[in-house]
Amino acid sequence: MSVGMSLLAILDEAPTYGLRLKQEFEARTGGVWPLNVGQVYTTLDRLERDGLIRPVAGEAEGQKAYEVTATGRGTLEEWFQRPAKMDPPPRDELVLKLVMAIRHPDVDASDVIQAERKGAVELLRDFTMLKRDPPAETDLGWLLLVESLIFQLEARVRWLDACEARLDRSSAHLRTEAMPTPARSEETIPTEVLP
Amino acid sequence: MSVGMSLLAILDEAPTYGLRLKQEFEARTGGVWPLNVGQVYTTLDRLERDGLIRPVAGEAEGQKAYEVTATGRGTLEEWFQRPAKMDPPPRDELVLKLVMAIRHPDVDASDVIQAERKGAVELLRDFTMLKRDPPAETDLGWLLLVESLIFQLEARVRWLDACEARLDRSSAHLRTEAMPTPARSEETIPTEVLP
DNA sequence: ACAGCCATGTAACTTGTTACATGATTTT
DNA sequence: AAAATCATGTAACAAGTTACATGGCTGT
Repeated sequence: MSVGMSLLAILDEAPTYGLRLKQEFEARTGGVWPLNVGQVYTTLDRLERDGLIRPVAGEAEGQKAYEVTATGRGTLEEWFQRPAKMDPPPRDELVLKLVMAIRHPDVDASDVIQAERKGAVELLRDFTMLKRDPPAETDLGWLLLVESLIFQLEARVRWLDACEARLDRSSAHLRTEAMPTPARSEETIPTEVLP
Repeated sequence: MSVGMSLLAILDEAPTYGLRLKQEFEARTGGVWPLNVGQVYTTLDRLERDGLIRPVAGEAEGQKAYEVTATGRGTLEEWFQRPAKMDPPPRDELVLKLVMAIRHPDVDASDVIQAERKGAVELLRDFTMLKRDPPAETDLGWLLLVESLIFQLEARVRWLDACEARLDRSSAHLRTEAMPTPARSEETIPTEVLP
């Protein structure tokens, strides 16, 4: 319930109403994670239902502000203190795709790897450029967010390369002649992005 | 729709029925991603509703097998060919937590980072041990899956360290005296896990 | 008056997930 | 006969998401 907890965190700084929560959320994530307004209200309903927030009088008419209850503060504190444990770890679509691809007789797993790699490298380029050329207000939170995406994409690309290496090794005994060298050999992913 | 596509991929190799799909799925992911039986049936219903699969006669009584339709094969092919594009990128709970933490006046972002780092390093240790000491049948797909988790967790730890560095730099102008050295300084994350 | 924004909300849908119910067959 | 396993299914809920409806206020 990441969105709910985020809204709870914003409300814990100061009570506000729906639309401003959306704006605050998007400001902090630099517009990378747009939030539908409707979701704000449904999420607020759930938070109120669970006793984490309670409505207060808004500044102006037509504004329905909320404040965090004692229970809500406790839940929020726990969220900040306790690391997100994965048990089981969240299903990764890409990993599932690869696991299925290497078994499927009609699918060339190397093709899947190359397609995914191309997509990941493109995204990596986009976000690296975005970081190097930040739009308008540069924000620490925004920087951390973008760097997180870059780190994750780098890990993804390295994993795809490792997969290919394992596949080559797995099928090595099947070929008697040399295979064509992979098309992406000259392309290199920088290991470190941070200065 | 990762689960749905996975079941579709398994069915595309050979038609089967619900329970065996669950078993196949879990066999390929080595039990790391257990699949609730109920979800198999609801997912099969949705796949049938969308015209991607169609029921066929099962081998025995009480078994309701499915086969992939032409439409389903097309959808599956596209799934394998097209890289997962993120637009917008999926919301990461940890990143949201950090972004909220650095703004919140009552929360020490460093504490959050250290708690998350500890949890991530623990998981990293668990999965590294799991990889080094595989349970029963070692499988290429299982190996790739576990390595993916390791790569992602490594990226997470490195990102958390980068966050702390940025925080230290951000608040450097606020302190006049030296701060206590971080507790985790002797602990080192290996950059490369693969041989 | 009308266009546009501010602000709230609702209905519908998707995927994921759990808990439970049901019947058939097999084992003890 | 009771227990366990195989196999299918349903109900309900959580979280995310979109599209749409509504009403009030503001500026031209």
